[in-house]
Amino acid sequence: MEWRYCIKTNNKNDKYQRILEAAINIFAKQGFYQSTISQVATEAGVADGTIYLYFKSKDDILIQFFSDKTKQVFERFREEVDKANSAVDKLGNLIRIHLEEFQRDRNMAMVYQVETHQNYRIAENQIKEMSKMYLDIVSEIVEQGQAEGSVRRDLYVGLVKRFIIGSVDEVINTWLHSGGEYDLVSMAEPLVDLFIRGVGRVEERNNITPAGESSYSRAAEIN
Amino acid sequence: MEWRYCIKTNNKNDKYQRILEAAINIFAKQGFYQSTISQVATEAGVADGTIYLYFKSKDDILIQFFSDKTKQVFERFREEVDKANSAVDKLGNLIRIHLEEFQRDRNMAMVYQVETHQNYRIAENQIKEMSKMYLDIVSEIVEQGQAEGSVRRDLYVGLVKRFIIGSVDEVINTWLHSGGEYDLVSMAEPLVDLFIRGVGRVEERNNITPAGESSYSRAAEIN
Amino acid sequence: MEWRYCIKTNNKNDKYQRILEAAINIFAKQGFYQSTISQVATEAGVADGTIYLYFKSKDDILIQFFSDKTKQVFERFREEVDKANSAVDKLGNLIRIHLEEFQRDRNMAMVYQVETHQNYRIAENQIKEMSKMYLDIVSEIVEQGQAEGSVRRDLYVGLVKRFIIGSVDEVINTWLHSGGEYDLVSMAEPLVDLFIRGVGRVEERNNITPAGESSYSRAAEIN
Amino acid sequence: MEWRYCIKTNNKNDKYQRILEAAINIFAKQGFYQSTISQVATEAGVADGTIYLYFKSKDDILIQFFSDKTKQVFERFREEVDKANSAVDKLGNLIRIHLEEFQRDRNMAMVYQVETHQNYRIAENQIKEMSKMYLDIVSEIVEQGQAEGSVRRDLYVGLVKRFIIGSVDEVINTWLHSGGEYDLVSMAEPLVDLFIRGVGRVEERNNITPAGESSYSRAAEIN
DNA sequence: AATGAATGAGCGTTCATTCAT
DNA sequence: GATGAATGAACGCTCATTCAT
Repeated sequence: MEWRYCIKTNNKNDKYQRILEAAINIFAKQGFYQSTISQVATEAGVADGTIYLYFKSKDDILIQFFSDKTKQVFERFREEVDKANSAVDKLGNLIRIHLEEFQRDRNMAMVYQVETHQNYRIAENQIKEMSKMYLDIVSEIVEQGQAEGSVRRDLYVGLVKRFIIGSVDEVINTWLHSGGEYDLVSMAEPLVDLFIRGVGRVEERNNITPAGESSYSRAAEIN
Repeated sequence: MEWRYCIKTNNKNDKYQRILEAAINIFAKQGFYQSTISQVATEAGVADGTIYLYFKSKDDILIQFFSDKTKQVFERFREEVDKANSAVDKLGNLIRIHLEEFQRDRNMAMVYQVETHQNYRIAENQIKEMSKMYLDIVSEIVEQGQAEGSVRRDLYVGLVKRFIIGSVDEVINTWLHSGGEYDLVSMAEPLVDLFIRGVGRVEERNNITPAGESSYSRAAEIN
Repeated sequence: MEWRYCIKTNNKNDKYQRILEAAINIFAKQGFYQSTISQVATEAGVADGTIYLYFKSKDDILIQFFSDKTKQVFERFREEVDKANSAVDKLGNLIRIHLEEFQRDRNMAMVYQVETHQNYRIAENQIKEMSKMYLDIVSEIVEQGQAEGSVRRDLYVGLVKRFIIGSVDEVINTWLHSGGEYDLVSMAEPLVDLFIRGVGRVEERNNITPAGESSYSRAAEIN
Repeated sequence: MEWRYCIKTNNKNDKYQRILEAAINIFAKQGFYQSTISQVATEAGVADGTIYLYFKSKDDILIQFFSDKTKQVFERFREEVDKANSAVDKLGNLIRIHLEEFQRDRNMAMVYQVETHQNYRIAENQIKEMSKMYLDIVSEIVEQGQAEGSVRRDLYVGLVKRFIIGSVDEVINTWLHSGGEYDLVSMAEPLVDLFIRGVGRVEERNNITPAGESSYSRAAEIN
């Protein structure tokens, strides 16, 4: 009995996951409004009506995607950041795991990027919540860095958060629109270097080995 | 005669502009796919069929928006950049005019932000062309800066472009989603400062007056 | 099990047939371009959308009509012709069955007559195929008659085919436009007589009982 | 004054004729319902609105076509028939002039053929009137032939009319659908022969030179 | 008389959602 | 629970006709 229940639960969960993944797959390729429930059902190998046993509506699929799937990813960000000690290492871990996870699941990345940039967002609440999680992590890192002395104090933290998130987003976006074939993670190191040091030249510093230099060749596809 | 011709031309042009603006207004509020031709027609004060005298299709409205309206804006970017001499000033001018123009026409900004982040872009060609214009301007500035000695040489320029554009995009996005009521242009100066100096603390530099400090109060709405 | 399957198949087939018949009914009354999908749906007792579960488009209804319904009819022509031995009897059978079938399904007759006489024919391929079937039957009959000695040898067969088909067509057309209330089949015998003997008087033959004389009263409505 | 009036009248008439011809040209190519007033206006070299100064509606163009243009043609039929004396010669003249006129104006022929075969005919009254004219001519010829002794008496005249008209129609139809490039008029002689003698073989007659034999090679395109 | 911009009713088609089986 | 046929509201687009100029 226990076992059967378990199987059934897994089966049920399986079908939920299968539909969700199928949906994200389709949404990533065609966009939410260009995708039909029929296409999602076919991709998931279920009947059209079955989808409504697991999701309230087409919109609900997107909402579940944000509250379920991407939430897991963002929780991993927190874990990864906590593994490091210094603010700079924490920032490095955040950027790296972000690029890693989005590279690992390109469909998720695509849907995430597109949906977060809509004006009317179906999953507004979920997106806001996740956005806050991410912004809070960056805030903490910046503030820790300022306390440690590794980060400038004359910063407007609200802007720094957009400065960092926006850059990472755009790097992912470029990767997505390029076809997603080059190595996204190799961008992490030089990106962190840009965040910390900026593009400006400092006389006293120009003898330092360029950070992330080694990555340039690997990432040469971007231009 | 000349006058009548002028009036007629203006009338014709007027209606084209009126429809385009009405459409962008509606698209900005509801998104392209949620907007109907009927809504646009009502907003423009014309009949549904009239729209098809000026635009080939619903998609064409978006394409014309990108070829017409945003092209003008991007040409202003080039002009403004050319007014400055040093790379740093040019970057400052670019960011400032970008934020200025997008703040001035919030509907344009919204549609631009949303449409450029779709996976299937209706105005793909126009967007690619404009994107290239912008990326080229940034490339030139970075290269000039390197020649002048004001910009680091150990940079992967392809990444620097995303680093800059992404940050600006995200600052605009945040402003759009906040309701667009605070002063976006005040972000220009501190943003350029971040690009140039990064967030990292440099011992030798920590006695400098914080760049953009004065903007913080004005922009306090972001967090 | 077998029974359920049968019922289900019939139900599905039923709806397809119902829509097809409703469509032909409407098309016959109003013409293809004057008829709307809504009218067809109402006539068939289904929703507008249901039609698109069985037909790809409005045009496809006409195409299916020609591939399905009229094909069956034309196959009956072949069967009926094969039942006779002499060329003259075969021609008689062809004309008789043609008039019989078209009289039996006046809507089919109407749509067939109208659509085959368009300049741009939606079901061009199907019509050409069927036209060829009919022409081939007539050709065979004429050639058999020539071999038997019952048909003149100094004939241009290409023209004879039009001569026969055109007459039959026109007789059907007249019947259709008259309201289709008199007996069409009674035209078969006198028509065959005209094909064989023509209208010209032959001295040696004028003592023969007039063929088809008996039909005149029955068909007196035509003039 | 007189002269100017005349010019003006001609101009007016010119424009009416130009529009009518343009319309028939377009209708012949695309069919009535597939043609737009705009296309007709462009073809005629006038503005869309101008058409409504000369015709009450789109339907009215078709009605004028039948009452104006084709009426002239059918009056020529009468004239040509009157030139002959014997019934057989009259029939020959009728068929010949019919094929000649329709070959001379292929657009007229196409529109005539298509519109007369519709179920709901826009120009119903005009078509009926013309049809009656034609049928009456054939009736007269047949009756004259019977009086002369050249035509069988045991004929149902109502049917004979369809027999003749239908054949001619179908020969024209075949020519139209073949692209109208072979010589249609060459069909007149063999067609009359078929009407008079039929396809049946008469022992006593088989030494006569085949009528219309000479035309066969010229008309070899039909099959 | 001539224009052609403007109109808006009307159509074919799609697709999220429901529900009988 | 699972199905997929059926629904019908909604949309983009067309085009005959009008009318101010």
